[in-house]
Amino acid sequence: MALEATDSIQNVEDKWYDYWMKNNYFHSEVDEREPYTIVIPPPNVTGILHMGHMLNNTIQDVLIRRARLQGKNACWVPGTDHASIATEAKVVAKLKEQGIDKNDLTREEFLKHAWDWTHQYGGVILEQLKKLGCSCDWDRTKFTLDEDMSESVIKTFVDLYNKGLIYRGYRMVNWDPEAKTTLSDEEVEYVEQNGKLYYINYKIEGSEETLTIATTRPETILGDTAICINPNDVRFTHLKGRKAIVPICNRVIPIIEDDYVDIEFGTGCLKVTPAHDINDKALGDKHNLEVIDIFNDDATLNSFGMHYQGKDRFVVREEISAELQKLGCLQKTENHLNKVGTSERTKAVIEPRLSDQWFLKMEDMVKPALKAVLETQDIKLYPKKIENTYRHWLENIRDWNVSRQLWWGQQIPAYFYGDGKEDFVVAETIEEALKLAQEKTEDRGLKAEDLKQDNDALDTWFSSWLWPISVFDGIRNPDNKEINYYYPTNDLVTGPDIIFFWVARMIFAGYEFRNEKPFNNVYFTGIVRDNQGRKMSKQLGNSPDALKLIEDYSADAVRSGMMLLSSGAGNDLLFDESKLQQGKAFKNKLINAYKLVSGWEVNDEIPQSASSKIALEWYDSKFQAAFAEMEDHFSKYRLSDSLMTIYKLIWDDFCSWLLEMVKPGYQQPIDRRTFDAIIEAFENNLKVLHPFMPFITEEIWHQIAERTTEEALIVSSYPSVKPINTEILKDFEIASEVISGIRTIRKEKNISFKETINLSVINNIDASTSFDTVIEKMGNIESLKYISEKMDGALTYRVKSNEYFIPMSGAINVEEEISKIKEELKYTEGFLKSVQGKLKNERFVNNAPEKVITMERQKETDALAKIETLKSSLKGLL
RNA sequence: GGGCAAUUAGCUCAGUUGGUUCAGAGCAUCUCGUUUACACCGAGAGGGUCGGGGGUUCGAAUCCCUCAUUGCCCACCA
Repeated sequence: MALEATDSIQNVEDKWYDYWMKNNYFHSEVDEREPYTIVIPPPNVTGILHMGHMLNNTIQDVLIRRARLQGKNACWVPGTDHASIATEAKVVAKLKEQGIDKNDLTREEFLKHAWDWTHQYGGVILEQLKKLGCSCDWDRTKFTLDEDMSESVIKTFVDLYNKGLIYRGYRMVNWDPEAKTTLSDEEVEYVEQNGKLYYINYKIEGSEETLTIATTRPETILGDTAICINPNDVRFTHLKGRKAIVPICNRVIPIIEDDYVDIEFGTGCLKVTPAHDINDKALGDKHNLEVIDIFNDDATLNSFGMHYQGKDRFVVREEISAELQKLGCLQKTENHLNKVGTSERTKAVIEPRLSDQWFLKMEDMVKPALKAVLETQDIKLYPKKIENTYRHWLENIRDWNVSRQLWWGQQIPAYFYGDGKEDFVVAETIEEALKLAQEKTEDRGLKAEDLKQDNDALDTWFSSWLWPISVFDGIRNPDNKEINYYYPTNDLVTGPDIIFFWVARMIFAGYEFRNEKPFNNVYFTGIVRDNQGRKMSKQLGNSPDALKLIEDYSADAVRSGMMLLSSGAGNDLLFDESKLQQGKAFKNKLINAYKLVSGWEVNDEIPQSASSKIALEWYDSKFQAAFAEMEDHFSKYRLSDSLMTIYKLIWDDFCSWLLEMVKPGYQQPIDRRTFDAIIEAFENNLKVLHPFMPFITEEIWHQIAERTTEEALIVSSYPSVKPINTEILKDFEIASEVISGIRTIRKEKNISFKETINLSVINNIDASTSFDTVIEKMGNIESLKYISEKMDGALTYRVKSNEYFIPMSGAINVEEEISKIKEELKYTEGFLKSVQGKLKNERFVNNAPEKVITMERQKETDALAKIETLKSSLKGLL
């Protein structure tokens, strides 16, 4: 039963996915084979498949399927991430729609809603990956909030705390007033915004003099606790030791001196608000200033905001500026472009805020991570240039704020038993915590009810940094056979946007908890953009529906189209649907090639023709050469080049040349030997193409022959490597040029292919005759003759300095022939001149390597021979 | 403000240590062709002073300097 190009894509693809699943090919168990492991970058549990996922996961599947064909024990661990802040925000929004306020719920009630949501939408994205053909080991599917995963997270927290690496600190953190949580530095995005610079006059106590201070945030003056000047600034010398009065609240604040202040910038003096600016905090600490926090946790003003209490900071900014104006304290405002920190998730403007948070010390953790990437190259990053970014971040890293004021995540295992700063213990369970607390307080009467667990949850990345270890239970059972076998994993495929969030931290965790790297190679994909180079976004509406594309073009076409589109690692991909069309056309080409071959009638009696024999020998070497090239591309993670090599091999060499060369005449049978060899070649093509286009290759594989489940393509093996006969490749080069020459003449002279012609050749270069039968067949040559004298009344062309003649009765336009030859002659003479110029140059001959000079001499000889040929042809015509 | 990278055909990109992979590929364009797998096709063709300028060298897309443009990352200048 032949496969039609019009067969339902979905049917065929679903059929084979089911077949693979049913036969458990994706599943991996520890065995003697070499492991090849990839852990998926876990997508957000409530996410849906987008173009970035398609690219990313196609790459991973290509790598995994290739490893499987190479005979390795391929294991691709799938899973999802609880994505604390994003998911919690979604749940809060949904509850709000239902008229429920998160603040009215208990932690348990809220978590129930969150779990309901997760169960409803969770894993949809994994189902979508199946449509794409991803051969993940679904039995190993993990979720970062699975019980065992959470246990691992808690265990590492306690471990790090006990090692003194985790501490609790009252620090300036990034506060997201919308999500009402802190964020790590990496979660803050600086966005350019047009704002204003407000020049505000502060009165000097006991005088009529004023000081002008510039600020972008006038509302914070209510939290001012000092004015700072540079001690070397002569303009302000007279103010040393004086005090200033904050407008509106009339607070009297000291004028302090610090050379932190840039004399050149702004007005040369600075207001100090230790509660709301990281630098001011440092100044405040240094000069022992009061700290006045004027905000509530939703960034409305608190009681320090006086009559602005309860109003939002941006509303206050407008109103306070008006009030200052009225009071005559606002000297002027200027437009000012600055970068404002915003929350990566909620887009809310970040408020620097002082609070108690948990931090992880980074200083020692970065050391092995730097060494592994930059010194020993134990871990390789692709593209290499990203190492600069990696180095810079690691060398300037600050401690990691791991606590979040969220409920959706692992609750911090710290238990408080009193109000003092140190009145807490850290333990995996409340029982242990109780014991520790009793020891610490020497109070045996302390009860479990007296302990109150920290309300905060851990940063999502504090669980995903363990991913390559925890999916194999390597934290709880550090010596289990799975972790020992699968870890370190081989390749990680991810986006450059999470190099700090995730990739670097996994490296920290690897060395910290297993004393070993988590992976050997990291392949950074680019960003998928539209064909104008814009990011995909909802607003622009330029983000195609990934599943719709699979429906329209087939997964094979989408996969191969995307892979053809992408260039090397790290480069952005400009998505264009026409590329999917190309993928679809390629798939169709393959189907049609099989249709041709499967339609041949095989005859065991007839002998193999000479042309088929040599054609097959040639393809053997051609295939091997392409295979080697493809493998070389893979070794450099140049997947698109690898696919392009296969594309050209199949389309040009296999279909356009080989199949045409061995194709039997109309309604003629084909000999057994040739047919079998063609099938074998076809099978090898399918093998190397399988990682890119798994469905259609498996389909054809099974159409070629009945196969047992052990013989499925997905679990077959890569073609064996055979030596390449470079001689035959060269001979074919010439033969194909000879054939091209015939085609050109046929076209120029309007000679139909059906019409046979005669070809005579003066074999000046002593070219191999092994492809003569092929030339005859492909050129529809009646007879191919070797001659030594020029032929009159014939069309001619040359390949190198061989001369070819096609006799034409009366159809020769001598003028045309002459001008053609003259042109060729002119070019060749010019070429010769430049070569001889080089050879005459003594400095070239003395300095250039022997090899280069020999080549130049060869060029000279060839050119001279060709000129000779051309001149004598010309003489014959004149 | 600092750092990194890029600039090669209409588009997307290859081009490893300077010289036979040196000016290439795919797509797009143009011409011709319904030959018994495929018009989602076949056969052919055109198209680039390798961003500008300077330098090193016998020789530069490749090395150096400089300018221009673009992109990315980082940074607390009020």
